Amino acid sequence: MMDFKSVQEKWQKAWSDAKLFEVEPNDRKGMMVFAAFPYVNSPPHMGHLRTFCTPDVYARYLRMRGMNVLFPLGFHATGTPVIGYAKRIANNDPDLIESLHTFHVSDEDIKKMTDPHYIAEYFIRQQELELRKVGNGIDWRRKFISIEPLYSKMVEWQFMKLKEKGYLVKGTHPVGWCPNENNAVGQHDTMHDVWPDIEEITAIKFKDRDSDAYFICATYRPETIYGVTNLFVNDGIEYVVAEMGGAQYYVSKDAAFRLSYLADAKVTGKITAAELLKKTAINPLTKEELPILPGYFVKADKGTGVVMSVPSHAPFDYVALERLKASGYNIPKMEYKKLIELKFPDAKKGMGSMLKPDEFSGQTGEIVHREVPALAYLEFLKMNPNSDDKSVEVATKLIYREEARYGVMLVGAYQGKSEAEARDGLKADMVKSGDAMLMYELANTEPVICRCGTKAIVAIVKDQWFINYGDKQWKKQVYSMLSKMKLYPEKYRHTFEMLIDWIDLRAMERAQGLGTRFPFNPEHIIESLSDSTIYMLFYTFDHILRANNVQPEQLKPCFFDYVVDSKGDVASVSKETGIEERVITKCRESLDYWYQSTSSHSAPDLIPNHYVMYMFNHVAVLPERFWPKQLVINGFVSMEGEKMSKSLGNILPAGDAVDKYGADQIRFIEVAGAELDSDGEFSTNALSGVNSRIDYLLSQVIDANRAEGGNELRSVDFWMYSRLNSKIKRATAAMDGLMFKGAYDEVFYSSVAELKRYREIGGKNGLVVTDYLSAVVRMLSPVMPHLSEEFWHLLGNSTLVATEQWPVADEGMVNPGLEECFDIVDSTAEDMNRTLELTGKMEVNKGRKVKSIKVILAEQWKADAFNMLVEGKEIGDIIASMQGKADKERVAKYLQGFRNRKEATQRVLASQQSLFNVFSESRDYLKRRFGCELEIENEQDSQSARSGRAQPSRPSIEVAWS
RNA sequence: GCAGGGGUGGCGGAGCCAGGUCAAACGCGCAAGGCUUAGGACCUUGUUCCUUAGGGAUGCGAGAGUUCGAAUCUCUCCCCCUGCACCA
Repeated sequence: MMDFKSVQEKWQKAWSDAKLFEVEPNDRKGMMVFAAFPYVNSPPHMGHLRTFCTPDVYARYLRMRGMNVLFPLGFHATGTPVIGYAKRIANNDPDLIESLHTFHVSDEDIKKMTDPHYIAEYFIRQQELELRKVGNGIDWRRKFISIEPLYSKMVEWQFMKLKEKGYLVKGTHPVGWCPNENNAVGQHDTMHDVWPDIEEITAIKFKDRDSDAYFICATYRPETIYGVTNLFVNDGIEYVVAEMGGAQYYVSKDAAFRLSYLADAKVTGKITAAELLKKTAINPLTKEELPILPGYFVKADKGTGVVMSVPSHAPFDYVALERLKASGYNIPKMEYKKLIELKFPDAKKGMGSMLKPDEFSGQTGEIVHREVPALAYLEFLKMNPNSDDKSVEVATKLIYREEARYGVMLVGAYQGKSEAEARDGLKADMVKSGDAMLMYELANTEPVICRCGTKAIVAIVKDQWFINYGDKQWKKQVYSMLSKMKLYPEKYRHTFEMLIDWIDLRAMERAQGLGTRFPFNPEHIIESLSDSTIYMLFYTFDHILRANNVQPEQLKPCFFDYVVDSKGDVASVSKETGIEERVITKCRESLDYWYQSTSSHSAPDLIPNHYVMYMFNHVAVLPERFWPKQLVINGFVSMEGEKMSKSLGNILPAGDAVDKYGADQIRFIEVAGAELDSDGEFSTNALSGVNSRIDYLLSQVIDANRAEGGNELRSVDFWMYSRLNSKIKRATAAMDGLMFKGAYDEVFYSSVAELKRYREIGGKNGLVVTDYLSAVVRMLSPVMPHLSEEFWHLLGNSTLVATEQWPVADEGMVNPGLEECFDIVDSTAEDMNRTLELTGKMEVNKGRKVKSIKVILAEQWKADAFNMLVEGKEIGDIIASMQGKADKERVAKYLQGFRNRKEATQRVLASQQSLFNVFSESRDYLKRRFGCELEIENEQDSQSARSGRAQPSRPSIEVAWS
């Protein structure tokens, strides 16, 4: 067992001393490989590691293929998380402090973490340290953080470019809001980290017949406006008169408060439910007069506190009216108009087919009143007007779902159209005509509570800047760029196409958080995903700026225009910025060298947000040669079958894992343990498998170093070379396609297996083993860089394997026929096993031992004839061409066995002669394995009655018992 | 709801795009044997069912189709996972 720790440290120092990863442009082809920069509120853990190790493995591979590869890393600290984090520290949040302890943060450091900048600083240090520990070859000179002034200058320039192009627009949009703190609330601002789920509702205005005021009702189903019979108010709740946009509205007091954040509602007076009940409202579309009735189910804190009643399609409305009737309330005569008909596409479906078993488990009933759908659904679910609210809710959801899916309008402007179409159409029409307005509510089933303890609501933020990702022309360009990009795995291409289509306005300024001030509203900062869409290009020259002490204020737009966009001339840029021409030119050359070929790496969670914005922004602000060329998306990693999460307490910081399991072992399992697109799993089980093979390779390396190379090469040696070269070929192809698991199944697992087999069947040539190992070790080095250096040196080399060339397959050494011979030896041995097992059970052989086994190899003409059959030749022609080589009748008889040709699909490559040689060399091995004598003979020389059975790829065997 | 991805043996996971070499790579687990003072490690063999000479049957979510031939192609159905925005 090796001391992994000292091996790791030794080689990390050697790489660092050789400045292997501090790369600059040279005459080789340049490429930049990078991972999405991490957020700075934790050390990297096993889950993150895959995203950092994958590009490192890839970069190391490409370097060995002769490229000049840069792997940089920066850090992301923009936005509110570290601020929230610092607040939680200040409040001594026990959960947070506990998790910091698991990351080995000292109490002293925790105290300092009330400063968000210290948090960032601390974790940047930590991340760098741990990523070095796993052996990642990162050029740390280029490290930067997204909140530093130099970087901000580039973001400012980027947003000026976006504005110039007309991609920034002003508008409004709804956000979750805390009325106490007067701030937007996102997930991390709420108790239990729930997402404020905002939904849009149509609020329809019904004029009061006898005044200028309006009733206003929030509804999910504006298309049912044609069936409104009355309005409901609840005499248990408080009502007010509120002014919005110059008009007066009757709403609940709670609704007025919420509407003040949505539409500047102002309370101008009070009014009681009793007063409202005396009024009459007018349906804005049908102009019918509608009575106001008491509705027991109307809630103050939902909608407006006034509900439009559509008893024909809304079970609650139907139930409420029935109950009123039953109580003797004087209700005017009203018509329950059926508005929507269900049209099912096939006979198998019908009313109730969308009922979910977890909602309703009882018996369904007979439907009688189909002319009143709300009643029909109640009947179907065996409910009645006295059912409890929960049951009525089930009926409501079901009718809503089924009518939305299968409903067709029977009345109104959208008659004959689908319900969904009518809903959207009427909403738009009524908003346009002023008969309705849009309002927003939190759709979460549980109330969303801000961390301050206040119930969150929805507010509309006005005069907000957006990036208009909905721009058709822009989308078109991105789409065409995508079609030229390489995606690994390719299966995400369609997802990207959909996303490009889907993405629309994105709010990009925020009142809170760390980041770059927005040039067109310096009160605000740029939203944290929007400021990190072209950051990678900063890697190409930020170390040059720093080395030359360039100050933020010197990074004027003309600098970026020149360096990135080739606008202007270096002399005037230098004059304007005060930066030396030499420095500016160097920046520009560096960008030009590194940024034309890039590979971006991340986990799939960035696809719908960062990656889409990454593409759009590159297209918008950069010249085409700097557009993204390649995206690599790796799966997640779980621990011992469980997803890594704080709540499960199974987060293992990368540094701890390295100390415990070894850097190369972790790299191997993370990167080569699962194919790129599938999720991986870290388990001690997988680890021990890796370790035992490392041990074996080590023993072989040591052995090879001591072994004497014999001159004579036998079949088994040629077999080894053939395997090696075909392996190199396959592994190289797999690496080129970023199929790391496939590549390392070849390089690691199958190499170990082949070495074992080589030894087992009598291979003993030290030179062959050394050649083999030297290629395997080189191929292993991207994923196991430390151990490979160690092996490389044990094999007698003095260079760093990291700087060596990836082996090139010698096609001439690949001998499929020979490999087939060895496979035939194997399958023949299996046949022998089976045969011995079956014949051993025979009465005659009871109590006897196997004396010898005879292997009879098929005559060469059989293989020749078989191959002709595979090629599709006619049997007659084959027989004719065999004239003189074999007996005509035997050929005919042999070929008759393949009459339907089903079995003749694959050529036989092994010749009788080579097969004979291989069997002869394998004789000792087979004898040892079966513990008996073994004879090998050719069919033409054999006296055995079983010789005729011999097939080209299946020798006949004969067992003799003593 | 909309969109995307996926269903292979006790498990993980190849193969399916370019149908035959597939009872199905590789790995894990499990069983028997070897080695060992014992355990671990390691090695061998086996791991759907049937079968007294290397054979046969069933089989890749369910069903149907195309084909001489389907895990692989077509259609229908069922089930699972992921994302849905102003959050990093």
